[in-house]
Amino acid sequence: MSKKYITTAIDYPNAAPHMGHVLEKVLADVCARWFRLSGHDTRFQIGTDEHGVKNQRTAAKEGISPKELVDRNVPLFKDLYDKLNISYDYFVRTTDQDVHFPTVIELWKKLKDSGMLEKRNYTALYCSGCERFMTNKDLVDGKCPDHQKAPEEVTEENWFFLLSKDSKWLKKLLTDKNGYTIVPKFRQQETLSLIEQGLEDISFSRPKSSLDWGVPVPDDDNQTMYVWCDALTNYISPLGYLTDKEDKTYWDDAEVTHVIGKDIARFHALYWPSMLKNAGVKTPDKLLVHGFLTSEGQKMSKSLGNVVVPSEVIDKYGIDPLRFYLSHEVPVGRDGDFSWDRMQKMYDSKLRNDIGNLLNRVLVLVGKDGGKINVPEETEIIGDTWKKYAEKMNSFELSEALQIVCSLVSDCNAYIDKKKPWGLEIEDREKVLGVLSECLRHIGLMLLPFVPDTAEIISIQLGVSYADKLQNKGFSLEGINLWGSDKSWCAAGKPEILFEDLEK
RNA sequence: CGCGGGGUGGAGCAGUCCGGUAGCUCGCCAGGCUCAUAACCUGGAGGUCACAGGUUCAAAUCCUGUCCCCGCAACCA
Repeated sequence: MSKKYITTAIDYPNAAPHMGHVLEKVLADVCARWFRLSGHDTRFQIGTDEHGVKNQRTAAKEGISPKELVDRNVPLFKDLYDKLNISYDYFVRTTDQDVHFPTVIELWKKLKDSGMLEKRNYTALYCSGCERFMTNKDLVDGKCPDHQKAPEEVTEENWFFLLSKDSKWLKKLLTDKNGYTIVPKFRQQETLSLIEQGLEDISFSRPKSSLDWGVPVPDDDNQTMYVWCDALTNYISPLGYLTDKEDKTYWDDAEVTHVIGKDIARFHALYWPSMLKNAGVKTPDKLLVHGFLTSEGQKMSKSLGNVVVPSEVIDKYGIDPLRFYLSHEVPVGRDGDFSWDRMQKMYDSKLRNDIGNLLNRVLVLVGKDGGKINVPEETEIIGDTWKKYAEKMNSFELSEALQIVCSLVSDCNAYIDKKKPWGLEIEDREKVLGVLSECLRHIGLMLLPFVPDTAEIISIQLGVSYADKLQNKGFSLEGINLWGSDKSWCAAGKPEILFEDLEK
């Protein structure tokens, strides 16, 4: 049994979570659940990135302290993910001074000892109206578009991380077979082209006067760590890295996968491994980069007013239909779209008419004969489907994997029509229904990573022996995903509607 | 010449790496079935795969060029 460690990006809690946050968590959760089902000892971590000027400013605007702001907002994220059945093992908060800070501070010291940190003057354009640094791109005719005045040149001292020194090493890491694999592949090429263009050193700290809400730089009272050293380190701080609590189980001994959005790909692909290497820590193995969600075909933005709030979708359709939508309609790595119309169509056709109806028609027929289940052994038809499904799951092609399950459902529906069990003699009918019930048992297992509650309900209605253990973290496919492998299964449960008609 | 993604039947997408009868979902049309949540099944119409050249026995797929859309470019999932 090999070990896996999977993480998501930590969310910035200065506003309520939206669909984009949910997409990432669902994606990572499907992977984590698949890892566990495949028998891997898995750790799954999510969390929040709570420092930074933006929170400092949002808090000031509301007249509360940054700590009060994050303490108020973090539960919005945590509660949502609990509701969504995200099976994380640990929720890290970067403001946790016991769990997070020690590793961050030690990592900084290691980087400094390695000669990768250097104090420099940093000059940039600063708009006092916006209270932030501007880039040339932000300016219109050399002026801040919001305040109609030219920003002033401000120089401040920053610690810099000498990333450029690692260009060669990074290129090797990203191209080595056993290095750091980026999925999808075009993101790897993009990253390599970034290296080709020349990497710049990165500002790793800010003077306390401009950023106070963060981890203090060790041995430099006037500086606060900027986001990178603080936030990225969340992946190893709860493991006690670089402290006396260090536990290597889920890092050195595990395959590490980071699930993140395309906006922060470069930080995870370049900064993070370089930081780890220079601190003498193992680098991660896989970087799974997802795209962004549009809303009704347009970029989601507050000004357009088309931001989709997860709770609205959950209230109307429920948890699993949302998880199903994000897994089925958004190919991993690419941008996707959320549309209410597509949500409704998917709910009706896939969940209600195909899966729900199939379960119902089979169970009603079984019930009419007394509810006995008898799986004919000679009909092995599931092995090939499992093989294809597992291949897709293992290569993170999740929507394709789900489509394989949907095809199996379609095949079952076609099979009923072809065999017409209702017109057969009892013995033949039992055989046909045995095949269908067994297929449904496997469909339940294959759906488990995507829609865990639905998978459990299907299994309960079918009456399989392990139905109540399905969502336990130690539950694995071992010994139950072969044809007829649930030997003690002999009776079906009661059929109930899986997905209601919402129009009624 | 900043970087990247995309342009495939009415809609949304897969296929492009490793050329070989253009596939899926939804919608539409016609049949079938009646176990089931008026659900399910079968068949059909509809595409010169953005455009122009080139390579090849053969190109959506490789090469060259052009046009259009969309992201990103130090803290925005």
